[in-house]
Amino acid sequence: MAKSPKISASHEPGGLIVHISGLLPSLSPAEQRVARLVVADPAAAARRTITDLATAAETSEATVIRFCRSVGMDGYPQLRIRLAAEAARRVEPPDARVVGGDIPPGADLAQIIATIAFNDARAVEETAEQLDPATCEQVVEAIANAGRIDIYGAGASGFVASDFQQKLHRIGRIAFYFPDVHTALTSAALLGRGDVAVGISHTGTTSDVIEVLEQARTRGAVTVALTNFPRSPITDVADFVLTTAARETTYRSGATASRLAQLTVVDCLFVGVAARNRSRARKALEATAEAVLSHRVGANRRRG
Amino acid sequence: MAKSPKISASHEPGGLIVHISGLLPSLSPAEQRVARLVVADPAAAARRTITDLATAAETSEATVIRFCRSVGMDGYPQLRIRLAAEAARRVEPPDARVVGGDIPPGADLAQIIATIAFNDARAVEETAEQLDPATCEQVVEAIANAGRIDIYGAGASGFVASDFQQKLHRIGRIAFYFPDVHTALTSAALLGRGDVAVGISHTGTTSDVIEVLEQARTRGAVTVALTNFPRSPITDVADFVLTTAARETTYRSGATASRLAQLTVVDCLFVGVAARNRSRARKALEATAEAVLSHRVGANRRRG
DNA sequence: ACGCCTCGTGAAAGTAAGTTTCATCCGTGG
DNA sequence: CCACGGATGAAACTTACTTTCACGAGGCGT
Repeated sequence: MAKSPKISASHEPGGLIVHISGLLPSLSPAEQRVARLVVADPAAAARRTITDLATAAETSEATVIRFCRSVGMDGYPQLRIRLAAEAARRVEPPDARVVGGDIPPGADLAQIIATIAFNDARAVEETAEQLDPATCEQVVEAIANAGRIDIYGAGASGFVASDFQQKLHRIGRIAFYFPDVHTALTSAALLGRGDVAVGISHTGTTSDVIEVLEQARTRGAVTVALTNFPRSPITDVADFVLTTAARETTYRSGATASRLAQLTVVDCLFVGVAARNRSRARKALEATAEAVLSHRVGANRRRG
Repeated sequence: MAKSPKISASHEPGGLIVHISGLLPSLSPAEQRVARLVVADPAAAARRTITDLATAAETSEATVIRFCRSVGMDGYPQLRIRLAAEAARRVEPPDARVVGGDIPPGADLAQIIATIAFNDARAVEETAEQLDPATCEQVVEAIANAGRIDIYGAGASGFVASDFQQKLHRIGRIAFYFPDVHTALTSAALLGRGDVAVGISHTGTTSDVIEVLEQARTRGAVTVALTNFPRSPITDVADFVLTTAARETTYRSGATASRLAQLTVVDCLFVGVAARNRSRARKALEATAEAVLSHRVGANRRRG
């Protein structure tokens, strides 16, 4: 299936910066140096001439142009303008909060909280901005009409997969999640036309998930990938690609931010599916809510 | 050209457009034509090349340059960038996202996405705002020094509990999570002074979790509750109460927003604990990351 | 191991964009 | 009627941007 044209391809509205950091890992080393400069200070980059930027990134002008093309721009001037626009739009003076960065060693808890919350909230917002409604619509459509939905995810993404499974289950859709690769493979082999397989992987490089998704695809199921990196291997085996927009920070913080972003996307899909048949979904939800009622202890206290 | 002193270049505040239309009458006829085009549609002008703009204004490039100088810019590229920035800034803030409300029946997916993301992001931000650093500090302290940490949560909160467990485990803390109430009760009975028990429940009324937390407390463990409702029953059995701030919307959307908020709090605690011993935590994290490396497939693709 | 191929890269050639120079034009006042 | 000065565009010029090409490193099949 070679260089699949992909469905969501060119759509890159909201954050150019986000978009760039998303495909950062798919860029060549020299281009990455350029990308990092750009992401670090878009406004400054917009002011520089191409030669200037190339020098700063310790590379040639040619590479800068290649970088422009890689991120979907026609040329350097276009990039410059978009960059200027982006930079102007972001209103926030993030003062003390360390944007996208690591937590400074001496930080006190208040700082830590502020930093984490800021990055987490950003990941959610930016993910929503760059999410392509058209692609989502198609995925929702597929899920709503699927005979059965398999959801795959390993490690941290496994939680999200499981969450999605549970959500769909609660509105009466037949959905499965398998913590175990072998079981998942078996299940995938049983999928067919009209079924849907969703693979979740932050990096998009988790071989287990890719493998299972591929299996599902060869069986004729519609495959959906949810990843942070639009050019990662998992996108090769997916009919639809949905991306999150957690900026790559360190492994630690990035992990949670990306999880939140994934959950947000999942929630959007879920609500989209539920909205297709409001009354039935609502009824199903109420039924399941009732089911756990006996495990609830008397209401919250009024006043103290 | 030792002519008019012009408006002192470099510093001219926010409104470049305003500035230009202000000195419009002082410009020569040909320059005025240029100015009018620019003022009429700054964004479009920013996209044009100098030759293009000159043609559109029925004049020569030279005049456009003169115009640039007249309004205090160094040259055309500078003008372009400023223009792009200006145009971007005057972008209307979020249109009709239904704040905190339910999704309207006829909503299309784009609206749904915007609404969900907005509420999710808000939940995270507001949770962080109302989180008490002092309480967190004490909880972190307790966890960092605990002999062992038990984490309880049922249903959706179970995912969060599990996530927390995994996080702590990854930095070498001894932590447990039990999907099953009975096992959890057994475990709680084995806790003692110096141990920590964390109970997670969005509503704060989940009897299973409360019960287990109570058990843990009677055994002398430090008990921590994470809930959205500061007056809910679970707070009665907790030494420390941490609250999330997901606005109560409907059951459906509230569920995810509160999950995100919970995850954020958990992440804060986690980072707080990890920060207590950076080098060791970092080493542990790197080791665990390496462990899954063999399950990663080759890097992201270059180019499309 | 060998050679082949692909890919990333920068040097340099080529093209287009932006800037300067300068001659012309036109109205004005001597 | 002629000098004068400002406005203007053509063209020369410079700089910025883009393309082409050849080299070298790393991977892959024979």
